[in-house]
Amino acid sequence: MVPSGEDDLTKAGDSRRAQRLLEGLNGPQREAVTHQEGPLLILAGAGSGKTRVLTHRIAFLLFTGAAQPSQILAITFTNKAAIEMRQRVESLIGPRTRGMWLMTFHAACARLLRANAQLLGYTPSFTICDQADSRRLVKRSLEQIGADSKRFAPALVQSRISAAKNRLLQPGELAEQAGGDFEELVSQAFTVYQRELEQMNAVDFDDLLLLAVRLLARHPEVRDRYRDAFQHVLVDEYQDTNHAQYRLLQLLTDGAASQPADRDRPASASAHRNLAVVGDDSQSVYGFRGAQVSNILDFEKDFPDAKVVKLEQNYRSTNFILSAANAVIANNRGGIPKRLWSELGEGEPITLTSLQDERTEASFVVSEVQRLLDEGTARSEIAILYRTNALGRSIEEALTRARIEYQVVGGAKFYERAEVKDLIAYLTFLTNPYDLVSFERIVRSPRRGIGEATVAKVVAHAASVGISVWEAACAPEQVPGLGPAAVKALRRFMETMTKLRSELEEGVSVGPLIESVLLETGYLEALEHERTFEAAGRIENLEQLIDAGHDFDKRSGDDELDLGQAAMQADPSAARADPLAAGPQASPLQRFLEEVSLRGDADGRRDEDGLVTLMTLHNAKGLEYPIVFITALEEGVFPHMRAIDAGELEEERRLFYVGITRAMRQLHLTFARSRRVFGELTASVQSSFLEEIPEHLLRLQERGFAMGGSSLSIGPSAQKGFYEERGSPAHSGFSAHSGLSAQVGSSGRRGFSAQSGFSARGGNGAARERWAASSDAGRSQTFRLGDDVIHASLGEGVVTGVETDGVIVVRFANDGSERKLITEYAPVSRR
DNA sequence: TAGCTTTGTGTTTTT
DNA sequence: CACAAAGCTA
Repeated sequence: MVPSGEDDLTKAGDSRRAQRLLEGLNGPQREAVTHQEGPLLILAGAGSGKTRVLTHRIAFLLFTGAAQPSQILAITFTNKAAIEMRQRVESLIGPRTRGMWLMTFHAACARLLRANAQLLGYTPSFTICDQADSRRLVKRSLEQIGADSKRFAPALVQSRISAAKNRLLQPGELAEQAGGDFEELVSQAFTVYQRELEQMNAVDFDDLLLLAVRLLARHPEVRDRYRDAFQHVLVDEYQDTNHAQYRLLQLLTDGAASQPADRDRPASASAHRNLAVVGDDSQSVYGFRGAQVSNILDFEKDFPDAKVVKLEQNYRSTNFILSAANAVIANNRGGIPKRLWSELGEGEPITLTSLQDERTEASFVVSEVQRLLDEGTARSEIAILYRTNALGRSIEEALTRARIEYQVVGGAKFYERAEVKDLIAYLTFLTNPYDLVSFERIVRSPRRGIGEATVAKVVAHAASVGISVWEAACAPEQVPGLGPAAVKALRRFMETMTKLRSELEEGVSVGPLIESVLLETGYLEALEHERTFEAAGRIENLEQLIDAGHDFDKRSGDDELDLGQAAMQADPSAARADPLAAGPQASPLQRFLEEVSLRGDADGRRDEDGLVTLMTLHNAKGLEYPIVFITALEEGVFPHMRAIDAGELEEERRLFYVGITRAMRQLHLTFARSRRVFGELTASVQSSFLEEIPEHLLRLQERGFAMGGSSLSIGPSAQKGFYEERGSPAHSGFSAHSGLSAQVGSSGRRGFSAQSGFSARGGNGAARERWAASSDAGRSQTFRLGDDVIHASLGEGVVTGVETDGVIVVRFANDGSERKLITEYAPVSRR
């Protein structure tokens, strides 16, 4: 139970441990760790041991007696980071992390709000809407105000509302600032949207932050309680904070000198100003969701007495990689000057490979991966990064063909699958009877003879009488305009729900509750009845969710045990300091739902043997891999077209910087000279970012024309080509190259050496393109009866029929089902 | 009402 | 292409 070594929990032991913590830290790191009271800014370059400093600082505060675990609030942006930090702190101090608030901004705010919901007009069982739910609500709000939701994309309106909330603006305030018709419309939609949310006792992601700020700003006694409780506040990735988060931190630590509103107020006695932030302005890549780099750039203005520590020694990468990173980021203006260096030697040059199209690019990357694996590299040492999620698909297909196991981080999210969301909606409705989004979702799933019209009447009735949807649905005969069939169906449905709710009230734990829901609502039965491959997959997902429930039950049982122990050991003042003591405890089901709704990807990735990892560059932030591929480095893709249009090139460049600095030993860059976008073949030009990498760091190669194998040396007359876009006025968009002729060739300037290729001169580009297409098709897209094939999502199968027009029939091994596939489009290939 | 087909629409990044 | 929403039929 208690790890050995815990007997050393003495003052002397702790001070010895505090000293030991400093071993192996460099000078600046040590300064950051040992800094005592007052504001602290740690400017931590990529790979400079930021997490190490943060975790060691926490341990140091504990070992030196500067703080109790419960007095520490350590905030991260992602759950992954929070989990990692907790593990690493635990490895330093043992299980004393239990009482510590070590979580994401959103999770911390949710916890704050659950405990004080009444003060803001919510009940503690409020629902947290994810962004899909929120979008539906926005759409409905647009319809309510009579706006054409076709002309005004709900997603755009949603992002405007979100931006307003991040700036702590109320709907009314937005209206005042509204300049044009569109702003006017947004603010109207905002008003309706917010009213709907509140009626549902629901909040969206942005509300979590906004309401937490409101709570602390409007209720000084609550604010003081939390300030007292958290004597030390630590924030990771500070460069990604938005205005709401910034205000929250100010309120918690009272450093708000820069806020005029606070200047008038007498400084609170509870202000401790123990705010330690860690960040890197060069890695600020969340501007699109309201992050303000200015928060980190202005930290010293906010806290003139702040201690500033700069970490520039990198412990991750070789100097080829760091030089490239330094050179790229130097093209941005106005950042905090930093220069990364490491003692890890020069390392290997970065490779840059030009490929014909995305398919060739994918096979190239995969063949390189295969080569590395053959040489003994572990799968888990390799990451493949790209700008947008959709770009991962072709890589996935190639990996599947090569039978290389991989994982996609953050792609299709487990908790966003329809069946999982359905079940979550059942659970949510059980805890929040006002949640009509959940009600609408579950009432027709599975089908039970209740249609759109019926639902609308129930909802309208609830709103007009002022009761919850639950109550309205429980008494369907009171709802005007319902036919006897609808009344009967509703009653039956609500009887089931009432039964489930009483199970919940009797204290049944989460896992068994999920099972009851699946069985008693007929959800599982309906799926089983389908007898399709997809349904089987859904059932599997639901089984996983049951497991997650049981797992949660087990964990929360452990936690209660630990909390009990901690309370016995802690001194009486610690109990008083528990900020949650003032509010009601969230029920286990609520905590489960919160965990689920605030968790992006299913972090239960199975890593035992290691998997090749695929993800977007954003998802890669904070991670490191010995070998990194960055793909699709094409102008318009990365930097993304929309970023170019919006003049956000610097943020894109920071994203590239993030990507480069993920690599420890090898960095491989690729781009395709043409790519299918929206299903259309588009010629592309290499990313302008590539030109920012000094040529001596790069090893260039061109693939995709390997026919004769004869290598070409191309004279000065043919030196256009590969890098011809350099210096040309338009880097933007997809400049149309006719055929391929213009792109073949090499740049003498860069020491490029073509390994093989086609002579470009005098050829007919269009004809060659046709040739390339047909040879491509001929290689992999002809099928015969009896061929063994593999499909990206359906798995292995055998061709049982060949029809005209490239249609084949495949029987899949998984479930024995037969399906018709169009070979041109289906992600299927011979094996 | 429900299931099917067709049509249209669109891809940045995420708590 | 993929997915959502609208339209159509039993």
